[in-house]
Amino acid sequence: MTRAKAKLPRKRTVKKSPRTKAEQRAETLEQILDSAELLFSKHGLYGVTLRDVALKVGVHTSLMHYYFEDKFALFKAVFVRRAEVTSARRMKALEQYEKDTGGKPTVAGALHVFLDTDFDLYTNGGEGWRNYGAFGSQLSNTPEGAAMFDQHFDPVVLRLIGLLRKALPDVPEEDIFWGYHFVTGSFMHSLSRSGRLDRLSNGLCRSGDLPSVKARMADFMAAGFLSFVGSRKKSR
Amino acid sequence: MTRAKAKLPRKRTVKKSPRTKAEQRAETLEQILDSAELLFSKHGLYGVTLRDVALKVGVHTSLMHYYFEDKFALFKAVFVRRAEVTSARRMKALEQYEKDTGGKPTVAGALHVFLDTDFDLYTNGGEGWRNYGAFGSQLSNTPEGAAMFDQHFDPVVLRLIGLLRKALPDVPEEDIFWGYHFVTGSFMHSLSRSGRLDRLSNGLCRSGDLPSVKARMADFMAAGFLSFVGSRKKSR
DNA sequence: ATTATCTATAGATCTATAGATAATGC
DNA sequence: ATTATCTATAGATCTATAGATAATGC
Repeated sequence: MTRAKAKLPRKRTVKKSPRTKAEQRAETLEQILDSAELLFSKHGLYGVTLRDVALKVGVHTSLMHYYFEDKFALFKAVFVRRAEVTSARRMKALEQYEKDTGGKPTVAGALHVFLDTDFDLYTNGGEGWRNYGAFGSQLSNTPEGAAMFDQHFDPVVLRLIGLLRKALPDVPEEDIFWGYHFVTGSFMHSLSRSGRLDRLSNGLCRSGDLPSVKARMADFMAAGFLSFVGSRKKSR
Repeated sequence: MTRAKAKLPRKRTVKKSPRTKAEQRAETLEQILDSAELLFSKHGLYGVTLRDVALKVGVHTSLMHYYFEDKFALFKAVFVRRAEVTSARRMKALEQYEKDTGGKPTVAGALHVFLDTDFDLYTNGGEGWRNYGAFGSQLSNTPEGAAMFDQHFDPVVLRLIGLLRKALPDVPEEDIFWGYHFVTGSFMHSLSRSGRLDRLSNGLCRSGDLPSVKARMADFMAAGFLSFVGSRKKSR
């Protein structure tokens, strides 16, 4: 909620090392994306100004316009950069799992692959990935943010859905989708590391503790999916 | 993501009816809160200007400052107005449930009370409540937004946690908190009505269809909680 | 020569305040 | 008399562009 405050401008690490222009371009671009990612993850699209980003990188504001058409283009670039990485990783893991289980996937197995693969990435990928998780979690709960997910994440998600349907042949398709809806809500909330659980549990749990989430989430959700079997239309 | 666009200024419904000043004040305040709620729910705190709100209400911008100290005060007022209502309703429902079950709550029972009470409110409470749901869902995935929940929602949530602990005496307390973490993530995501599920499922499910969520969520999550029994430390 | 970065600045908002006016209340 | 609302405006950003300068590349 606090607006991004203009921090002391970090002097750029002007490497005098022999950098080719392509390298320099790539480095600067990455620095801009990293800084923007961090700031957007805390304050959202409108809570960050291009000046904030430039100041954080240590360059002039106008350079933002040299690399990006406008602010929203920068925002999208932040989104896309890692979306492609996680998406590809998960897709590969699901394909491998499908091969390994030879047409006999289980609910828990598919969910473990889908979730744990990403939890590992967000846990071990460094600060950038953690920022991206918080960044994405905000998007997932807004109409226009969620729309950005479609293009990059639908294919993997539908792949997961396919496995779940195979594992739950008697469960109506709607239920599978609703189950996924629950999963993604919990998953995104976990990536937000909002800090609320820390206070609520009086320090017993920390919302940023992704390994603890990973240890519980897939099986928890699997049990939810399995409860769909047969027991539909139980009115309360 | 699109910034709130300045819409054609709606002419105020200047009731010539005998309004007392207190009534007039209350009406204007409510109109301001309603408009702000809608706009904030779509664009977030920084995506909305006081001018946007004033224009929507049909009054001059400076009136915003007459009623509210600054923009953030307005934002908080939007949050608090309905937080108190839902919180009190849920608390009452949980107390009643506790009485009815005389110290023998069930996981599914407690979750049904906790979730369904609110789903009914958000379903039948009119447009204002739906906007508020979207508004709150954005907050829940940001550190500073989530902090706003503590004061108003901790008491009810801890009451639910108490019931769950009673229903699951052998489950470690951490697991109960993590389970709640999953529940609230899914719940908030549902209130966001992000539209993503609609496209993902190719129209089979609609993310704004709260009755369908209500019909599934409590039992789904209850199964998840029950899977904690005994089976902890199953390493994958 | 081309590309990366900076200087300078225009134009558009946005927030917030001071002070005027219009409407209700005793 | 008090309260609700408006007019006018200052001051602070913010975005975006034009044009200069500095550094690499052939």
